[in-house]
Amino acid sequence: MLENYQDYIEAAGKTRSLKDIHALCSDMCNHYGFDHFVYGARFPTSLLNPKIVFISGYPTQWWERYKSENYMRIDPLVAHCEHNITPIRWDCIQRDLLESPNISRFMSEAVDSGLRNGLSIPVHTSNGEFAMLNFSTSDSPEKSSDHIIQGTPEVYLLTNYIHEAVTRIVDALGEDKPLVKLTNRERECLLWAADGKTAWETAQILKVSERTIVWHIQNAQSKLKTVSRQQTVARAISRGIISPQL
Amino acid sequence: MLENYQDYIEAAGKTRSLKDIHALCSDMCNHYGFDHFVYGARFPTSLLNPKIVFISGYPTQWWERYKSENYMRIDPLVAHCEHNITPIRWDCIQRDLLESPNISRFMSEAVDSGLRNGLSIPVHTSNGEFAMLNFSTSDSPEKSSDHIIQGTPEVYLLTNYIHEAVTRIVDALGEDKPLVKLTNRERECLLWAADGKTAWETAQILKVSERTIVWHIQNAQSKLKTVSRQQTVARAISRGIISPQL
DNA sequence: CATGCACCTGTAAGATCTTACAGTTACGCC
DNA sequence: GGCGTAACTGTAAGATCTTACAGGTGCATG
Repeated sequence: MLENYQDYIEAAGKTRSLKDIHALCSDMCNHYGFDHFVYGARFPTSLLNPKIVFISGYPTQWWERYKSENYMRIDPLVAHCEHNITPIRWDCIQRDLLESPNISRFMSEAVDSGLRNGLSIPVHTSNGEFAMLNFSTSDSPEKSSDHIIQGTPEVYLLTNYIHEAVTRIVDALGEDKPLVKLTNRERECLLWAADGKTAWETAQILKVSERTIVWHIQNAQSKLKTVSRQQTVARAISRGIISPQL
Repeated sequence: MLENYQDYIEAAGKTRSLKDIHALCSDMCNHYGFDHFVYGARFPTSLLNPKIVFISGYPTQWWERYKSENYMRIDPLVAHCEHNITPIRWDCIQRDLLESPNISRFMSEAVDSGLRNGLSIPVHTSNGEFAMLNFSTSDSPEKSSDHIIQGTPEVYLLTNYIHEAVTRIVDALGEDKPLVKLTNRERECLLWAADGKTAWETAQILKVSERTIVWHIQNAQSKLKTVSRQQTVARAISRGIISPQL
C-alpha cells in the first residue's frame, strides 16, 4: 500500500493498462478505508453512441445486477455526478429523491449488497469526457462519515489523476484509428459556422472565396467522418476541437 | 481565518456576491500560505463571445499589466488549465515552454512582481464552463514547494466549490434574461440533428411528419436566439443542453 | 527537386434548410 | 370553461448546403 497521495499520483502516471488502474484503485480503496470501488467513463466519440469504459471493483453479483437492470439510469449518484463537479457522500443524498419508489428500491438493494455508505466523485474534462469514481463501505453512515470526510480532498484529487491515466491508456489502445487533426483554417471555418455564419459570410470575414470555405468545411467533414455541417460542428464541439475563445 | 476545509465549503455555500467570493479566496490564501490569488471563469454563452468573470487578488499593477498585455493568451498556466484537469505547480512547467522568448519574458515579469511560485487549478463543468484559480507566493520554489504540495488536495477540492458558488451567483445576477428551457421533443430533434440526421430522417425515426421536426427545431432556434441549425446545435451542445446519452 | 501539405478557386445540379403563410389536437391548471 | 403549453401538420418560394466535376500556388522536408 502506498504512503501518501503523491505516491498515488506517481503510480497513476506509470499505469499502462486498465488492469493497472484496477490495482491502483484497489490500493486506494484500502488506503482510504473503503471496501469497494467502481469507475466509469464516457468518451464523447459521438452523442448517441459514446464510448463507455468501466472498471469494477464492486462485488460481482451486485455489479452484474446493476448493469443488467440499467441502474445507471436511476442511480442518484450518477445523476449528481453528471451535472456537478463536487463529490457527494452517499448519506447526503436529497431526501426527496429517496421518495421515488424506483430509487429507494435501488438504494436498499445496494445496502443489501454491502454498500451502505460511500463517496462518488465526478470528473469533467475540457473535451467533454465524463467520468465518475465511486468508493463504498459496508459501515453505517454514523460510523463512516468522519472517515470519509477526512479522506475526501485527497481522493478527489487522485480521481482526476486516475481519469487522466485512463484517458492516456484508452487513447493508446485505440491507436488503430488515427486521431483526427484539423488544420487552423478548418477549425476557423467551423468556429464561424458554429457561430451561425453562412459560408458566404465566413468568406467575407476571412477574405477568401465562398468556395474555399466550403472546401475547408468539407475537409473537416471527411476527417471527422460526419455527413452534414450540423454534425461536423456538433462533433467538433463535443470533442473539444473548437471551444470558446479566450 | 477558518479552521478546516469543511468550513470553507460551508462558507462557499453561503456566499451571495462576488465580493464574498473575493473575501473567501483571500482567507484561503492566508490559510494555505499563499500571498495572492486570481480567479477567472469563462461561461460558454457563445463560442466567440463567451462571458468572462475575473476576481483578482493579484497586486493591482501586475494584474493591470496582465490584462492590458493580454497575457492570458501566452500564460502557460492558462494553457495547461484549459486542456487539463489536474493542478499544476508553477515550478513544474515544462522547460521547453520557457524557451519561447514571449513566455520566458512573461514569467520573469511575474517574478519581478513578486509571483515566484504558485499553484494553478483548472475547473471544467458538464455544461462547458471553464475556470481556473491561481494562488501565488513570493517564496522561492525550494522554500515553497513542500508547503504547496501539502495543501494541494484541499485547495483543489475547494476550488471546485468556489466555482460552483460563482456559478450560482452569476446565474442569480443575470436573472433579467430568463434561462432557456427546451422541451423534450426539441432536445430530441436537436440530438438527432447533431447526429447528422436530416429533418426527413428524424421524422421517420420519431414517426411524425417532417414539418413537425422542422417546427421543433425552429422553436429551439428562437429560444436559443440562433440563426441557423448549425448554430442551434452548437449552442445546445456547448451549453450542455444536449449531451451524450448514458 | 520531388513529395506532401495547407491553402486557395470556379461551375452547376440537386438536396436540404429557412421563413412565410395558416391551422388542429390533447393535456393540465385555475 | 378559459388559458397556456406541448405536440402536431400542410404548402411554397428562396437561401444555403452538399456533392460532383477540375484545377493552381507556396512552403517545408527529405
